[in-house]
Amino acid sequence: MRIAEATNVRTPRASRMPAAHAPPRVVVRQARAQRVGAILAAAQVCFSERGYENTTMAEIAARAGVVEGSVYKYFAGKRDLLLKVIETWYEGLVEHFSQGLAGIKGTRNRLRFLVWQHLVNIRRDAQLSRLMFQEVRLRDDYYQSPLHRMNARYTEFLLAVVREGIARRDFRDDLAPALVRDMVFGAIEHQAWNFLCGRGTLDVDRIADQVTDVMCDGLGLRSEADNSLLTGLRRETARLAGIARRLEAVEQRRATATVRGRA
Amino acid sequence: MRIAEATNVRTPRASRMPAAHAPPRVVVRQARAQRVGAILAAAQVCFSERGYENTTMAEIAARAGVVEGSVYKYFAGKRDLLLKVIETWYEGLVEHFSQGLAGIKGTRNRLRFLVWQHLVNIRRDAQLSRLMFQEVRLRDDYYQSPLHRMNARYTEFLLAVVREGIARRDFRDDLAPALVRDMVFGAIEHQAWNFLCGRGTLDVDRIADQVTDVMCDGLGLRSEADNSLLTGLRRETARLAGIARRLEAVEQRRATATVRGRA
DNA sequence: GCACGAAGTGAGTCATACTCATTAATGGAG
DNA sequence: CTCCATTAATGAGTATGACTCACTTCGTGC
Repeated sequence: MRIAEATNVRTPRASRMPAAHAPPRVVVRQARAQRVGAILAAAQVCFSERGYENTTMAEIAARAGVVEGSVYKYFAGKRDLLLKVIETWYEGLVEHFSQGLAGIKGTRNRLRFLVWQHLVNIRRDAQLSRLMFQEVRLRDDYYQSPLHRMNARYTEFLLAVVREGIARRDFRDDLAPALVRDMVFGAIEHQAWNFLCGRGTLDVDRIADQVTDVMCDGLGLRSEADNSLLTGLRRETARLAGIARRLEAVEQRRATATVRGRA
Repeated sequence: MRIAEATNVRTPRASRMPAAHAPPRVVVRQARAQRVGAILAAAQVCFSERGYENTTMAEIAARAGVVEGSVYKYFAGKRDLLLKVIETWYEGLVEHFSQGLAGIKGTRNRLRFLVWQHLVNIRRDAQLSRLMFQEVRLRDDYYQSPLHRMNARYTEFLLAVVREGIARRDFRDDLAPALVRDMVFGAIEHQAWNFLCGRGTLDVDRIADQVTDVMCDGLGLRSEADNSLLTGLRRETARLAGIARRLEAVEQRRATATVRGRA
């Protein structure tokens, strides 16, 4: 390359003329939407199977049945392609989240559902989750991308449940809801990462239970043990209060009798 | 390049002979340890200032005062260099952690210290933390690197405090300590990320307080409010129990009197 | 049937991590 | 001091892969 430039003999672009006896190209033209879909699907498979870094644009193009240059007609570059793949996936998640939550009552139950559903999402779409955590979320361009807005909508469900819990006096009001969100999602992601790296399974129900327990009790919902203790104390108190009332009535009568006897 | 190869005229390596009138090279030879140190320091600055991807090996070499090829005499590659930079940093952290913890008593205080210290570490070494989260921890080779062991030692302090808390009955025993660890570190890292991206500051004390509150209360330590409620109920119960005993004694006496009167 | 715009092409460019044949400083042996 | 083996240091060269662009080909409206 450098030698060719130095000698400067070659006429630029000359070799772009088709060879004299090249076999006739069979070019199949398709609608824009179809090509975009095919490329996105190919990219998703390649990125999922081999990771972002190890995937080449040539591989994606080959799998989509186009040539490398064509990919750049529809996508700004490799990274844009990745973001679009993740966006497409995320659209379904947000929709599904809001549907499931609609049928669940009670702060604790709603919180547990969100934790559980997030874990289920990660387990089902493990490779896409991995890409989201590893390649998308920590990069600078994420905050300018539509994905950031979509993720905000995704985590907004949890924030809403927390605020709802505070309003209903289920949760204490001296904690930032954003911190609660970060504890829940942070815990889930750390727990999920081993699974996403192909080491072990993901015990969705156990993790959902434990996260809900720690968060709720920490946020002011009392545990079963505390509840039964308090209930016991309250019942005992009520019983004794009844007895005390009777005692006071008895003492009242005796006092009256004494006064009358003296009179 | 390709044209040169195709024509195959060039004698390979011919151009590696020094130019006839090149200025005399002044090569300063140094001990291995010095060069390694200089390259590590240069790499740390470059990676911190411009990020891993945007840093070229040529930049690092230039800053270290060597030529690109020399870096490969001491380090296997760019990624090895990154891991060594982070390792060097981590060594100090682990030491500092264990010293601070030694002087602190009480499960809650010890937990709060670990949360606080971790936040302080992140704030102080923001760029290195960023590299650790973004480039190191999520890559496949991390688990085979010494850093993984060092990070295990770092998080082991928290696990130990949690196990200690369970043994002392400060914490409930039905939760996996690893989940507690993941909640704490997950929450801290999510909270820290905005700061690490250069948006806003990190309110170390507030976050440490809130994380400790949520975790401890969730783990079984009762809050002040709950404690006073329970204490109040217990005192009231004891008072009423005393009254009830007196009532029963009174009724006993009356019953005895009635029987005697009838007899 | 012709012109025009969009779909599609693939050789070429460029940046950069990494290699390796070669050079030369150093320090010990003769 | 001189020779020479060792090894620090060099920097031109290679490989790879993202991205470009001049050009071709197809379909459609007139």
